[in-house]
Amino acid sequence: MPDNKLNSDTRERILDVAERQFMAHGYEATSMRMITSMAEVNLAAVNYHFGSKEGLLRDVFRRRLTWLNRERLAALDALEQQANGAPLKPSQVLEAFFGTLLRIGEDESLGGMTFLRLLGRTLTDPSEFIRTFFAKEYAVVIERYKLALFRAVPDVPKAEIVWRLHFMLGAMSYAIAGTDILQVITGLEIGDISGKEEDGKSEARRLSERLMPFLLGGLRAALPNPADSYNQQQVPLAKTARNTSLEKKR
Amino acid sequence: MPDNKLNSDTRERILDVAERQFMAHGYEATSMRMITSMAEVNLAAVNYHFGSKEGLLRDVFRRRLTWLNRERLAALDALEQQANGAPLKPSQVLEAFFGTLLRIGEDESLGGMTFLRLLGRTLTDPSEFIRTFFAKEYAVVIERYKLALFRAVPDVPKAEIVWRLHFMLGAMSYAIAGTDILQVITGLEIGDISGKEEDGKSEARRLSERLMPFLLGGLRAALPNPADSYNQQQVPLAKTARNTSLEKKR
DNA sequence: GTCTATATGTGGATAGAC
DNA sequence: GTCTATCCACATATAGAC
Repeated sequence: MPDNKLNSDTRERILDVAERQFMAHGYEATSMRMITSMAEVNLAAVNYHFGSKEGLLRDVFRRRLTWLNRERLAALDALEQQANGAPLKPSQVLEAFFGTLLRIGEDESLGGMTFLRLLGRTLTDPSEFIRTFFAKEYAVVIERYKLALFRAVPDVPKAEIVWRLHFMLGAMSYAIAGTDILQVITGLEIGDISGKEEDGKSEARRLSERLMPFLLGGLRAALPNPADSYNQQQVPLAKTARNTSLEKKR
Repeated sequence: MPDNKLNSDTRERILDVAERQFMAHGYEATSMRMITSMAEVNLAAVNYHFGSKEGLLRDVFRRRLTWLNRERLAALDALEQQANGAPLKPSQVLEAFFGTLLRIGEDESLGGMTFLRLLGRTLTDPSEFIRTFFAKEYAVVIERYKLALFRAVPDVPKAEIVWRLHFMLGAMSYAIAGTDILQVITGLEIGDISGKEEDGKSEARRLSERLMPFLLGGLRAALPNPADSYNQQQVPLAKTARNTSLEKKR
């Protein structure tokens, strides 16, 4: 008895609304009643279709990650086949990995920016369930890209590359998850970091144009000199810093 | 009638436990009963001391951010005074900003890695309350560092620097918040990414040694060439990617 | 400042008719 | 597959004695 994905209308509607609500308020702060009322389905429908709230979250992600995993592997396959045994360029590997992800942001049928933000935010969620879920979902793809990066950047030690892959994932996820948040923090408008499409470029594309050079620069950066670790000889710290304009009351 | 910070034992105990629990389970998933029972204080004590659960979270952060903001500004002050009007080096600015943050991770009395993880995770929290709180707390410091970076990296356009500051914050926060998570995702041990102090280096220091070169490389990276944005000519995508080893069932 | 007791709401989940 | 009605655990918050 194979899983007959019936794709009933209500099932998809629930997934769509859940995706948006989980993104907007987070998993814990989103109640099933919020979801079912906005999706205009009965409360019991969620448990019928997904078994539980966790099951719903799981399927919200699976719906998108299946495509993403397949596409990422295919992109790497295509590049390696075309390279004919030669190592890929670092930029190619990053394009395959991050460019594929960002294509989701340009295509509503793949989840759009809603899903990208949800993904970025959920990756740091501390819950055991979510953590192990992502570990399983990502394992195969990450492993292949790691190997590709080892070959693409042979002059950087492997351990260092793994760290940097880690950093790159962070910069990316955070940049996506935090657009609305960090635009406040950084204070600038950056030519409107949020939703609109101006000069014909989608938000995802504008982000990518900025992010890719940054990631490439970080990936290929000069190795750390173990002699000067941080916070030596550089900042003559007053042990008790004097007051600055900050120290506001309350 | 000035705010008499009485620093009663219970108040501090509540803050300590709350900090740890919010980090471990997230704000929404942490109940006040979890906190009060672990802190061995009465349930009503939280509302007495902090007014509400939101008030508790606010004070958990304020306790640490006051120090961090002051120290970050002082570090920049010291550097600029010593530079005597000349622009700082990019590495100096990053050291002052990120090095100061990472010093928290080495000092339990400043919150240690527990607070760093909490901070990294909370920065992407979608809740309105948290977002505006951080925006206010960070505004002054970010503004000053932005200006310092403009001067330190004059050949990169200001808008681009703001983006990259954004990316750097992300790489940093994520690297901290996700150690336990992303160590699974990246699959490698990286010489034990988690808690222990080996070869005499704290987790924060080991992280810093890897992160700083990455950030510097990204900050100073060559400008994007508008001609070749991502995903052009590079990957000959099969529209429907063929199956790979992934397509697992269920 | 600390406690007990409780008000009042909301959460996820399910039983069982249709 | 969909609905109503309901169970019941647990949430935050407060009133008021000590």
